[in-house]
Amino acid sequence: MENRGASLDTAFHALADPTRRAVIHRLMTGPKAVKELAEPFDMGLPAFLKHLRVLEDSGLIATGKSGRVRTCSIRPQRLLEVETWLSEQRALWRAGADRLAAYVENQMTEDDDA
Amino acid sequence: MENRGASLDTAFHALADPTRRAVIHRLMTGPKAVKELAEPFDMGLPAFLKHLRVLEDSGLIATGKSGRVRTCSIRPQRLLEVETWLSEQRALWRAGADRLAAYVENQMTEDDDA
DNA sequence: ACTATAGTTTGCCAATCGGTGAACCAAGTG
DNA sequence: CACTTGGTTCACCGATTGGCAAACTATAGT
Repeated sequence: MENRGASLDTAFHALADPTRRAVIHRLMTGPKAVKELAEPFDMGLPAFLKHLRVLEDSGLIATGKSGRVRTCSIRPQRLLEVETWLSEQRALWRAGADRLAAYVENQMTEDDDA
Repeated sequence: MENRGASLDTAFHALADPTRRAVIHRLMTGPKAVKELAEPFDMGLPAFLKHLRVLEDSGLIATGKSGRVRTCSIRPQRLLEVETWLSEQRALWRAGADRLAAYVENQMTEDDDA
């Protein structure tokens, strides 16, 4: 059951890096080989492979080797879990906000500045 | 413009920790003082304050002091930005899946024709 | 004024992170 | 076969993280 917390840990951690988010983004349009994926980034292959490993360990992507080329593809489920957690939290907030709005209507002026 | 990337960095990073996610969760039902927030966690106050600072720097929460008590509240906007990024990615994926489905369907009808 | 409370700062620590270069496979290719 | 290509592993590095204990500040209660 608390598996879920751990997978959120790794998923959020994986997404907390611009390189890895860019990889996710580029994989959304279809699977790609490691070299093709790595090409736009200014770093060596070992560093890039580490990023891929973080992504794979988090369950956000899947990779498989055929011949000497490793192909990476997205795994939408894990991304959905993250989205689900977020929307659950926001639903909770909405409930509270609704309760509050029924009581004090003009408290939200603070929210405007940010 | 690319401020957005940086704020996603810090937001995802902030969420990549169970303690911090729990703080977010508990704040969803309304603002709380630091001590009240810290109470369920098995760590010293300094460590907990570091977590709060990470959350505040990420823009996920806001804190303010009145008297000697610092009160923390949620900031839904940043959370929404994260959700937005995720749903954008998924939309991209959907588009690809739809393209594939259309392609497959097209192939099938062509097979039908032939 | 004294004391308990709520928070803050400082210095320290081990573990993890993001990167490097160099050496090393293993699979295609001429 | 020799050689290139795509990926992998290894040892190392500086910076950041997440925790601690201890000393400190400032408000609130009596």
